[in-house]
Amino acid sequence: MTRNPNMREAILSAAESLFSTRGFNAVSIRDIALEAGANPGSVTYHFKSKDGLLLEIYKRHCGPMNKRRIELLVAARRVRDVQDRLEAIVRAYVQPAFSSSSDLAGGGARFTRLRAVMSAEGNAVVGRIIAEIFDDTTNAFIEAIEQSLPHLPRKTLVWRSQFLLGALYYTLVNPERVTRLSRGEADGADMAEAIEQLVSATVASLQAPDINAQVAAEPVAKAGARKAPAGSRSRIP
Amino acid sequence: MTRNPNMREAILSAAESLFSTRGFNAVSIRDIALEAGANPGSVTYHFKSKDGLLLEIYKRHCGPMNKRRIELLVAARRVRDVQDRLEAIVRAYVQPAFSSSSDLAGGGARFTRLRAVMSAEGNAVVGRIIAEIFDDTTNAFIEAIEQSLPHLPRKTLVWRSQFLLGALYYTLVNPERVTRLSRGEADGADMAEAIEQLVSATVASLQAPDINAQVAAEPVAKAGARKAPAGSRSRIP
DNA sequence: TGATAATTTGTACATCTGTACAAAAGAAAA
DNA sequence: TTTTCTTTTGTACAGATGTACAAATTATCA
Repeated sequence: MTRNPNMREAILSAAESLFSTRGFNAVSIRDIALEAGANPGSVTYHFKSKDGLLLEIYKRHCGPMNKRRIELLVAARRVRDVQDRLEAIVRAYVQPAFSSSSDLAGGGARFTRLRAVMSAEGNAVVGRIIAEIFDDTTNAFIEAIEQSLPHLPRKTLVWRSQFLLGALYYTLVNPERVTRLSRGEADGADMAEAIEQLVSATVASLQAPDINAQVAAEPVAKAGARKAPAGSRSRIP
Repeated sequence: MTRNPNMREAILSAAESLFSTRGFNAVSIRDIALEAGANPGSVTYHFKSKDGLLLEIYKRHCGPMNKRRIELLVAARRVRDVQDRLEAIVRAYVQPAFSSSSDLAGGGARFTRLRAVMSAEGNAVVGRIIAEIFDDTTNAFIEAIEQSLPHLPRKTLVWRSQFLLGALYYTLVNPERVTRLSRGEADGADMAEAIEQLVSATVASLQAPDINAQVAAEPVAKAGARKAPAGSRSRIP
């Protein structure tokens, strides 16, 4: 090793940080080099191209993150109580996205934010990779949820998993909004609270009746009820 | 008016379309001009700069969209039944984001997608505007929800409104994911269904108990209480 | 009509972009 | 030490970018 024994890592970390906040196209190789204290030429030496650098970031994180997810999912599926199991499953999905088990600089939150930004930009390099690598894991989660909520069609669970991922992404992309709207009552950057809030909200949304579900016999007095009792109390048999 | 009586509109529409799919920095003025069938110089003539063009897009949509939202919110607040009212409130928030009332080319969905992308990129031009213009509307919604769910702290409602917006954004940013994961069972681009699914899931999540709520007395027979420990293990003092 | 204003066009320019590549510097092994 | 390999540096280049601006074109109106 030469001068900076971690130059490669420094570049990766700088790129991750800049990409995840400004997007891919807004960040130049020179920006990254400056942030990492490296020479621009050194970036192409280590990663061949800007795309190669982005790809390397994904390779670095995807494996550990999804591995951790599956580990937690396996444990979650063994939980007896349905309610607790559902919560454990959602937590298994959410938690590694906020802080990956591996101690890669910055943790999983930054990488998840990066994924959110790349997704929004419709990044071509990443498009295929994402679908291929993440869909397997996502499917495992949907199946697990399917087993805990067998009365719901898969279609509905997919929609709700979409909402979960969106909520997850946006929480990392724009945490200031939570702080602002709550007038300081909440801290949007508090990852621990974000996880708890997201898990509890998601568990409830997963348990909502299907939008096409027939309403079982219920003593309805009013005439209104245009959409059926869409809420959570209809959960009670 | 000159050759193309709608050249200004054509440029706006083209820019909106390109920005909302590729992001701000990935799209050049020349790209926009090409898409609009205009000369690059014409873009700077009408909008002064690239930033000015983006700003004009916001000016064009923000007003009508939030106006429609507030209209629907006012109506929603008059709904008697709590459950129905909550649903109407959420729908009042969601629906205009998918299709604005005004018939501006492309409807509200494209603009909402644009907002999602700009938010992810941390676009500086837009940052302030968003907070100033949208926070008022959002606060009106949070207050309305607060009145329907008085037992929940505002903080929790802010978190859940964050999740709603994230879910909304991501549904527009990456609809293909729904189609793919559902194996064709669902169409992620079906806006009508997206709205229904999002509304029903959100209403349920809003009604979830607060993560810090004490569990009221409930005849618990089993070891695992149904809803009680749903929050986190760390919650109990 | 002619005169004036509004729009479109084409060109130009300074700057930034990703990347290539040779030279320099350093580390490792003989 | 010398030799060999790895890494860093500096420079260069072709292309793209945002924007300015004068000329050409078209519309508006007296």
